[in-house]
Amino acid sequence: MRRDIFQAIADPTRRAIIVLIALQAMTPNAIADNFKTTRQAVSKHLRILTECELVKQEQKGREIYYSLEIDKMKEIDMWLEQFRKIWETRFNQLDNLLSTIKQPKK
Amino acid sequence: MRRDIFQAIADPTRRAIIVLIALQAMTPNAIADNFKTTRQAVSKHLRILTECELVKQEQKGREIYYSLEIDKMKEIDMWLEQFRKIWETRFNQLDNLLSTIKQPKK
DNA sequence: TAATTGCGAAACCGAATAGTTGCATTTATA
DNA sequence: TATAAATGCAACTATTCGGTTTCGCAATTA
Repeated sequence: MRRDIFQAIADPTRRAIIVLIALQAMTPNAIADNFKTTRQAVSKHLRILTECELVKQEQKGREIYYSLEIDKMKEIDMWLEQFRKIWETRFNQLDNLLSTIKQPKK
Repeated sequence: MRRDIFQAIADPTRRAIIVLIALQAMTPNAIADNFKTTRQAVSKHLRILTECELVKQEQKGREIYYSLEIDKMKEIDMWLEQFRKIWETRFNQLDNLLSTIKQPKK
């Protein structure tokens, strides 16, 4: 099954999970405590996140700690880059326009 | 129907449409020429993009020109901000570590 | 050793999704 | 005015999605 990072962050629960484990690794049970869904549903989300390499696991006894692969998040950032160029350009254009208005030609 | 920007960019065709109209407004027919789907399918995507205000339309006679609402893209950027902080911190930590290795304690 | 805990996988279900075909409507053109 | 072009909308369909329930397995604990 083809997993895509953009499809992965489309679901609000998955985005919340990502935020939750961004700073510290957590077990599925601990994660599920923060939502009103079952642990199994969270487990499914974790599988999807793992499949697109947004999340990594570390087994400790019978517990599995999930944490965010922060580098993978940069892929979204990279996609945004092309638009960032556009909105910065537009901002500069607006800035120039405002300057022109403030300093009318003599 | 509740439309979400993250769900909007989840579909690869919609992402391609967004890129396509980022720099210049285009009509549905012109957009559809770039894909192997029907014009109606593209029209559906445009409706979804319009519903979450990622795209605006401008009617010109019988043609409708669609263009990107670049400011809306910033919402994704804002969500990424929290992770950007993390990966920049980690980068600095790595940087410090490398400096420490290069300059061993006397 | 027996019971409990933490977990993933499978089967199932209703809703959403992305696509198609077939219209109707408005505008431009012959 | 008749025809063609540009578009949106509705109905239908196959697939995917997010969720639950049930189960099995391995690790911990009583």
